[in-house]
Amino acid sequence: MDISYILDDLNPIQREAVTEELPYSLVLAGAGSGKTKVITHKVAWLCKVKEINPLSLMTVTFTNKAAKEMRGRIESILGEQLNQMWCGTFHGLFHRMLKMHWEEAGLVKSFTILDGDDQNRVIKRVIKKMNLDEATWQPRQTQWFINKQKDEGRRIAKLPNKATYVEEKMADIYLEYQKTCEEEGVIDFAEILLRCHEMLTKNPNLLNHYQKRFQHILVDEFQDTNEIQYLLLKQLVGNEGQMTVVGDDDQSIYSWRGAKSSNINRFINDFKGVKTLKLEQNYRSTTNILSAANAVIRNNPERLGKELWTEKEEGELVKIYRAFNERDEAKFIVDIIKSWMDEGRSLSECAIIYRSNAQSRILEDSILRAELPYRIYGGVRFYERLEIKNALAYAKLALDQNNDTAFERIINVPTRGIGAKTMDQIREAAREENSSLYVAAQNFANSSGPKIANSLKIFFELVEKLSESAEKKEIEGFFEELLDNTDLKKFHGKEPGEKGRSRVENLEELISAAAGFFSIGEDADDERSQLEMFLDQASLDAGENQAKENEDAIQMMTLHSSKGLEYSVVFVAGCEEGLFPHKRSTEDPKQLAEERRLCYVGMTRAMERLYLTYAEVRNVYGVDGFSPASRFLKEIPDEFKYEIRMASENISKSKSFSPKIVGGTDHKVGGFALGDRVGHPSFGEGVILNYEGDGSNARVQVNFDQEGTKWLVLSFAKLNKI
DNA sequence: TAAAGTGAGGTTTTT
DNA sequence: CCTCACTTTA
Repeated sequence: MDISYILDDLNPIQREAVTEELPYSLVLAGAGSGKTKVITHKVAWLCKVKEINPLSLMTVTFTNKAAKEMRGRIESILGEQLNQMWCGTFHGLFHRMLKMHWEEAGLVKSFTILDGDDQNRVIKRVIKKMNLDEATWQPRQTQWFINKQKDEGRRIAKLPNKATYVEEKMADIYLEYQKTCEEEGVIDFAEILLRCHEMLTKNPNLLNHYQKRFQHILVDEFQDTNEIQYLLLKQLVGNEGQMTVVGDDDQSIYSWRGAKSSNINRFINDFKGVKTLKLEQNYRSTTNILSAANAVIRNNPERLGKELWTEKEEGELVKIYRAFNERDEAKFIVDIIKSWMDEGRSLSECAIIYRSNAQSRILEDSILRAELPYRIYGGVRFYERLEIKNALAYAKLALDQNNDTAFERIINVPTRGIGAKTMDQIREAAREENSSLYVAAQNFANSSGPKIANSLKIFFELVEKLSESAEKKEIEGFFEELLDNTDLKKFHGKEPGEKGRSRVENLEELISAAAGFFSIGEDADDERSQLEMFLDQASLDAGENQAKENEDAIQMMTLHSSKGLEYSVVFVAGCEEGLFPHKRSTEDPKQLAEERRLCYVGMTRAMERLYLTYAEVRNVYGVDGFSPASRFLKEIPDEFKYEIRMASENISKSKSFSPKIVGGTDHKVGGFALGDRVGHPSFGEGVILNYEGDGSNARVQVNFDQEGTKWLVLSFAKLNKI
């Protein structure tokens, strides 16, 4: 058989990784070194050469995006569509396993998934039920605490030796919360993995079945695995299975969420005879960019040791720009992108990456002003939107009236006169009767006043009607009916301004999302209805790619969400002490090292050009703050970087001045003289009165006819000589 | 009960 | 500065 297509475009080490015969292999793969390629080609190798059935493999990744990409690439290299292949995210795959073995897992058949927001609501309810004060027992912190316990595989919270009262109470809340989840038939994300691990431990036969079935497990981004994920993998591989893990300790940026890059070493110790390979050739970035990134990451202690190299050309220097403030920074970025466009390149090759989501606003503003299309990744995803979650809650309640989480969510949305007081009574009744809220409310309606009884009656009729059509109709028709009958569109539409309109749009979008739904990675004998699968998928995959993807647009995202992606031009904005590295990470060397890895991730996204920008003054929460440039900028040797600044000629002596940029940047500055009449796109016309500063401080004072005198940053204000 | 007004607090994020 | 949760008021 001709298998050359599997190996031909691999370098020797990649080839070795793919064809390795030993049962356990670890591939340490640097940024842009062909990590995904190794996994996909190894799958092809195993299937075509080793003749393993694709369904006997398990391929695990962390994000839906990565999983989708992985599946697509495997299918294209194998030349067949494999809907049932076990290729997906940890949560997706093990949820599938739980759905198939709900009984062994001790779950109800119709169990549903709680996302972070749902979980938060349940915790709030539990705190209230325990008569604790929300101000002291912050739900968010409690949620974090509970998830941490579960991620570590604990049913009972492990408390520090001298645990505080708060911590002890949180442990109690954890138990109570879990009880509530069991009663309501819901499981949170962490529970999916923990429950699966327990199920396999308790059922040796089942474990044995899966150990036999999965002959080879392949894991991407292994440095991001947490305790429970590691335990699950180890359990499934067993003694006979094989495992290939691919990871990069330098890109471990999720330790704050329980990820342990130490799992890499643990893997070597736990499994005997692990073959370790290092992929160090980078195929993405120019030499200068890579050298700069290497120089930064080199400052981290305790690295496994790996140094990327490339055969690519030297390329341009890494550009550093010092802006006056965040507005100037945004303007600079937009101007560079415009000149990139003038070179005939496309917007989708440009990415603006930042440390925190709060930074996106001001950048967005500038881009909007320049009338350029853009797309922001992250933030609130489609299925996490309030209005969408409300609609989905109706659907969940239609399928299962005992879903208290859904009931709580929409009993008064749109408002129907069931306020906090009535709800308290219903909750109380539910507790006494030991029934679901829905049933309690039905009984409550009989004993309450006519007004409440009536609105409850209308509500029950609505749910019953939806429940019927959930059985009869296709999901698209079901959601149409749902929206027609719930008044959700009207309710959300009356929110002021743009917000209301976009909520209605999203609700309408939900219908097309339902129409386009088809399930992947389910077993043929799955008895669940389309609607059930749709709702599960909505919880597991928050709908990142609901928005139009094909449009040529500037890409904006946080450093975290940029991992795994690459762009021709990359801007890392906000490279200031306190913001990046973040002030809450500068004390602890471990956290600082993670910030540095974050910087490494950001820099290595760039293929051709890399800009690192920072602002001398940044307005944070309405207050101007002054921060020095990020220490990471200083860690880049001078030979690889170039600081963009404007030099001025004749600045002090002559009346005419014309600052120019030294060196190879495309940032244009026009020449003006005092007394020139100029036009500005938003301020109108005016006369130049004064100028001050040199270097990047060159500014002009203009007396506008309408707006009065203003100081403008010469290089960024769009001034035209008239 | 619902809408308008006041005050704390505000990394990173996937599932 | 902006968002959210909570309080006051009609």
